[in-house]
Order: sequence, then structure tokens, then C-alpha cells
Amino acid sequence: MLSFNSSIMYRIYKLHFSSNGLEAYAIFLWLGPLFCILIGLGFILMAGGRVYNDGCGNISNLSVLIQNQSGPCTSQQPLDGLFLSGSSSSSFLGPRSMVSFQDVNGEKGTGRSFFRSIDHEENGDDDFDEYFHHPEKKRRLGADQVQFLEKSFESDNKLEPERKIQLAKDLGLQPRQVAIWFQNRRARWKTKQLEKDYEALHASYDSLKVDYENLLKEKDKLKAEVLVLTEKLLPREKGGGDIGQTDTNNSQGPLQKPLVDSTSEGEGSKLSIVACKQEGISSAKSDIFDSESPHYTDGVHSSLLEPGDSSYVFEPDQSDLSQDEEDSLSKSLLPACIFPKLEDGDYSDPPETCNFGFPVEDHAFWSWSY
DNA sequence: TTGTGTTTTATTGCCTCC
DNA sequence: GGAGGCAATAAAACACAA
Repeated sequence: MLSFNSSIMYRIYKLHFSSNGLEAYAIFLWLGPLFCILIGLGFILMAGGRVYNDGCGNISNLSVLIQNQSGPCTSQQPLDGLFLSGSSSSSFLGPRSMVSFQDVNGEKGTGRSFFRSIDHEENGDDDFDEYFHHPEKKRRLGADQVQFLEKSFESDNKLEPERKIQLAKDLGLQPRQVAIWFQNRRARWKTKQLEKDYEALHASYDSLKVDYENLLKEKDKLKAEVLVLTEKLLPREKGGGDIGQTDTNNSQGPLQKPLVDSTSEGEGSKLSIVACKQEGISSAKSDIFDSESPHYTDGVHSSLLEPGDSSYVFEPDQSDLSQDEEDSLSKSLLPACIFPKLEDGDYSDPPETCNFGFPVEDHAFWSWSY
């Protein structure tokens, strides 16, 4: 489509239209079919023909002719007649309002555009230029008009036909201009909304990321504790039943204290692991470690990584420990007595004897809850 | 003054709804 | 099928640094 680039057109116009009408006519042809249809046809019929018929290559004669013909009106009016019928309304200015509604508000542009720069020149070339270019002008709405539209948009961003007509009347715009403004305004609003949503999501992501990193650190810390405890428990299992003496010699810290205590209590609590086996609840292991269960309850994970949680359904972190590590942990930490299950299917409180020698008081860490 | 980036106005083509 | 909305885009208007 023909692009009405102002600088190029101005150069061409200055170059050719200041010489003679023939070259001007050639330029008309060069400008292509759209120009011929929209501008050239009407222009030549109404005014341009006089120039050429009179043999007046000077375009200023054209405006003089039109002004003389049209009386004391502005030079815009003939084109109004071309592009608009019945534009006599005081507020609705038709094409004129479209191309120069800033004049309505008495505003004057501060830009340095080609059209503005020559609007107030007084030579004949620019008189022609007004006819030549005004339909192509695109001027911005005045501040008052924008403010009015903004308020209307705030009340409702959809535009009913009646409201559109009313706004157009009030603002001296074409209804289509109002519709376009609302359409573009909705697009801008949507863009802003997307930006806000993105920022909110980004903030949420950052927050979750911090939480996740903290959880990772916590997990590593707990994992290290598990390894330390595992290393302490392994020789105990290998050493047989004399756990109490071993712990008495090697234990340090609060977890080992109950072992010492249990040792001192005598036979009943000395060999808690063996006691578990004797209770005949080893079958519970197969119930708990059901490979088909989506949320298997790993005694190691649940009790160590979820301290104090009495209602866990722990999601196994497959990537955390390798299968070998988990197996070794299960074997070392989970003797046959873990997770006893009653006949009726209800889980009972963990037997105090099934605590690897740790007392019930350590539930905060060894949480045998179901 | 000029080049360049941004904003605003307007068009086009497609889609949906009545 | 016409009206209206929307996304993509063009182009004019504008702001601003060099």
C-alpha cells in the first residue's frame, strides 16, 4: 500500500510542484491508484482541474481559486465537502475532527513534524499542502479528551453503541475514533495486567525458591544426622546383644542416654530389638513396605525427616538417597519389628520395646506415629 | 538538527456472536 | 451475513540524547 512518508513526499512535492503543472500531474500518476482515487479524483475534479486548465503551474493560484470560490471559509472546507457530507454539527467535526481536533481544543502541537512545520507557512506551496496532506494527518487527542475517555473507560471498559455516540458527540470526535480509542485502551490495559501478573508470579517464584533452598539445607542437615546415627547403630547390631555396655562406653549426647538407662533397667528393656522379634509382629514390615503403594511409609524417612509430624504421608525423595543407601538404612535401622500393625488393621502406638533402645521420650525425633 | 526509541492513533484480517 | 472485538501491525506524533 502506498506509504505517505512525509519527508519523501515533501521532497518530491517541493521538487516537482514548484515548477509546472505537467510534472505535478506526473507525480500524481506516480503516486499510484489509491492516491488517484481518493485524492486525485476529487481534487482534480473540484480544484486541481482549474490549475491545469488555466495553465497555472503555481499551486498558490489553486488555493486562491478555491478560496475565492468558497468564500471566507478556511481552505479545509472544500475537502470537507469531498470527504464528508453533513458535517455542520458544532461538536462533531467529521474528518476535520479526525485530522485536526487539536484545533478544537485550541491546542498547538509542539512536535517538529513536517506537516506541523509547514502548517503556518504562507507561501502558495503550503496552501496546496493543506489540501494535499490534511486527510493523511493523524493528530493526538487533547488532554481533556483523553481525560474524559479515561474516566469513561474506568466506569466501563466496554463501549455500547449509544455510549459511543454520546462520547463522540461530547468530544467532537467520530464514533469510530472513540471505538478505536477504547480498543487500544483495552489492549494497553491488558498489557499492564500481564505485566502485573508476571511480577506477582515472579515474586511468588522467588519466595518458593528461597523456601526450597532452605528445605534442601534442612534435608542435608538431617541426612548427615542419619548417617552419623547409622554409623553408630551398625556396630551395635553386629556386636550382638550387649548394646548397653557398648553405648555406655561410646555414647555421647542425649540420644544415647536412654540406652544407658535401659541398660541399667535390666533384662526387660535391654534387648529391645530382640524383644520386637519375639512379639511376632515382623509381618508388619511387608504391610508397610508395599511397593505398589504410591505413598510408602519409610520408617527412616518418615521418622527422621518429619519429626513430630503425627499424620505424615511421606513422599519418598527418590533422588535423595540411592536405592543402595536406602536399603542399607532399612537393613541397619529397621529390624524386623518396625511398624507393628494390629490384626484389625489399626495402627497401634508403637511398643516401647520397639524403639531401638530409645525411650518413648524421644518421640520428637523418633516419631513412631501413624 | 538529527537519529532513535516510545507512545498513540488507525488499519487489517480473523474470529465469534447474534 | 453483518457487527463488534481482538491481535498484529503500520505510521504519525512525540520525547530525548548527542
